[in-house]
Amino acid sequence: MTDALRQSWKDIRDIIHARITDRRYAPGDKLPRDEDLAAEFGCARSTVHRAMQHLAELGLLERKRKGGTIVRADPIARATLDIPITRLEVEATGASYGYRLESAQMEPAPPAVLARLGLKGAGPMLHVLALHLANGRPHIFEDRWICTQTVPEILAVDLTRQSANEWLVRHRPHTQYALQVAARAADAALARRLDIEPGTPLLVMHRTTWWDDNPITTVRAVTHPGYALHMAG
Amino acid sequence: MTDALRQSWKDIRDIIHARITDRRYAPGDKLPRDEDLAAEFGCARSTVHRAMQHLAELGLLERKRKGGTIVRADPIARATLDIPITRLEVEATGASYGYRLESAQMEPAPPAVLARLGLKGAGPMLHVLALHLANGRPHIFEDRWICTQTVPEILAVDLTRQSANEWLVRHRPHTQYALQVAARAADAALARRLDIEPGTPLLVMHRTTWWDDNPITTVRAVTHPGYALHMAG
DNA sequence: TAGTGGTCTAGACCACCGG
DNA sequence: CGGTGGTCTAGACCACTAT
Repeated sequence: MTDALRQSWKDIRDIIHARITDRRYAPGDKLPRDEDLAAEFGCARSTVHRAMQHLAELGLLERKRKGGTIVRADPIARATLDIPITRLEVEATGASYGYRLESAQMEPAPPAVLARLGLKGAGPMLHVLALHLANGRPHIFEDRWICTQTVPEILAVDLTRQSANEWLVRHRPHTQYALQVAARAADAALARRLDIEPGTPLLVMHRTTWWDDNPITTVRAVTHPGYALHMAG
Repeated sequence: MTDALRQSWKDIRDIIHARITDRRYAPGDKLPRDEDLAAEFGCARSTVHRAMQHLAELGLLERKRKGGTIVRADPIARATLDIPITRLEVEATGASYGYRLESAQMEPAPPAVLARLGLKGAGPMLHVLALHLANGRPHIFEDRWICTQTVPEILAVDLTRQSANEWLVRHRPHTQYALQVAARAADAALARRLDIEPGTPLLVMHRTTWWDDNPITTVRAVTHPGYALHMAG
């Protein structure tokens, strides 16, 4: 390959992307083999491969061994949400962070919680209720269940000083997660905890994490009014 | 390298991941150079590189040329949201899809819309109000502005038959996006359009897309009560 | 400026799966 | 079974940036 023709995988990616956009490769179409494209562009196959990988991750292409590469008929837009430790999220806005543990005790988990964790039955788990504050005002209320079978170390942590959120993120990375986001009206208990009027619309997130099929924790995080998730890319 | 020692990049990734989890590589620590790790594992540097790339994308590592690889002090959890074409999203649930165009006309965009698009001033744009239905009931109401300067072809599309959502996704992929999700109470106008009580909590999404700094569209999508976003990985 | 990650190449073999 | 994408290797050069 002469240096003059050297192409980066991003160049290749953009060329393919453009051909999809302008229907030269239409939805459902089969693209040439990586090797043929490499020949066309005068680059190595691995460079084409990398570009294709990226477009496949974006949801524009579908790739199968032997089946070749196909333009997805129904493109999917993907957005990535970054979920920082709550304390850092608050401090990043310049606000002062506060944390108040309401309770932490071993309890049998209700069926809804077991279902979210993918368990049929289980012994008692650690149930934590806590409030995160920003500038002294309620920011996020969390109702969390922690599988002490998977994370026994949590029992030795002083949760009045460090949030379960922070400890878990720092000490128990996960391999799987599920996250649901919905809008709900504050009931009486939430209204009291967040110091707002009952009925106020709130963003509610259910987040569950696993390490190789072993459930770690599931949390219902209720944000204060006006909270918004931001995603960009 | 002997075949017996051949390792896949996923193996390497898992080893590094484990070392981060068990604090062998603690937050803030600098990892050995890729080349040294490659020597330790008995694989090619590119294999280590790939593993490290993955962990960096996950938010566990930070990599800089010359600066080396560092374990992030504040791990970030990342979640990916798939945003399908609304019609397909509805049909995937087994429901019948309906679509009703309320209006589509050229108008000067209000400041808030210009701000979301990153514009200071602009000529009139195409303003589209439309309702997506599932089984005949309101599903998502969208209030959309389309930059006819970037997407003039949209003016030739019959938006009573095909939603702007679907046409844009199929014909105008984007290179940049911004997405915000919040909870809001339905005002009178929304309540009428979604056939619900005013004050009902609703999930509201603001989504804006660009092609290389050229704004394509911005939409405020208001979902029916009970709608939830699902993310997993 | 030197050291580190980022990328490209050319070639090889493997794994999956459609015909 | 054969064809395609997926991966690994060994080596080279480039680009960024900490020192």
